[in-house]
Amino acid sequence: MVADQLTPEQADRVFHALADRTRRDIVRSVLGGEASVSALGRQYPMSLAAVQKHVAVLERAGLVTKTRRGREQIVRADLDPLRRAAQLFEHLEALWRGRVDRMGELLAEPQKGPSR
Amino acid sequence: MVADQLTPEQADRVFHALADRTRRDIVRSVLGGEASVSALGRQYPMSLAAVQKHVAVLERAGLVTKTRRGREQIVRADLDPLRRAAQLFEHLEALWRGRVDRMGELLAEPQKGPSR
DNA sequence: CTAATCAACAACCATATGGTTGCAGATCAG
DNA sequence: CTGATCTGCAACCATATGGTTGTTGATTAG
Repeated sequence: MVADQLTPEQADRVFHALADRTRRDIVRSVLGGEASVSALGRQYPMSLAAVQKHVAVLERAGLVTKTRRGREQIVRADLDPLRRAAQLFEHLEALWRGRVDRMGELLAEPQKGPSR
Repeated sequence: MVADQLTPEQADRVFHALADRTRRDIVRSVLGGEASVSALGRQYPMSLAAVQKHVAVLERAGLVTKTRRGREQIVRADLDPLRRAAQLFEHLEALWRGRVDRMGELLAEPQKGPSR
């Protein structure tokens, strides 16, 4: 399909990256439209170097990519890791419902319609 | 509405709690069925005190609750924060699609004054 | 050419994190 | 009662994190 599951290491990085308010806000910003590092830097009450570090954390997590354009670095969001993280939540929900063990059966027995 | 949105502080705690492999595994364990702290402690190659700390982190994030039963503390999962976190991902998806429009105000985490 | 802008990098600092060990308090078994 | 078990708490340690300032290197403007 669109994306594989996150490896544990990727999950570590993605969740860590999202565990900071400034970084979540940066992700929202660039999801709404790309932005340069310096433009992001102007949005937050901290030094540019601090914002650079936040962007680097997001980059390591695969949540954003940087592209050079002249003397600017343009930051863009990548939805894939977010989607994979969301899948992890779905997996947990399935676990909670006790469905996980049957998921294999669902795939193995497509003719039978397990009710509910 | 089943659940309110996570506050920024709650989001910090939830994502931080999930940014550790052992803690994600503990959540999976207790989603599959409750467990005592000592039973969890036996599952991981670290001291019981370390596992206690992990459980405490999950508890602060609201992801699990502890109930006393005799001399044991039973750990159970709470799905609500997980669902709210999943909603945050849906919000990001919506943002990406440019659908947000005014919804943004409802969900925005005020970091600083309305820039621009 | 010169000056200003954008960005990376390094060094530094305070605090948080994830682990340890050891001790103390309940609770249960015999 | 005695002892083993389950848990919490405190002290301690190494490393990571999130911030700072300062310096350097490209790139663009005048």
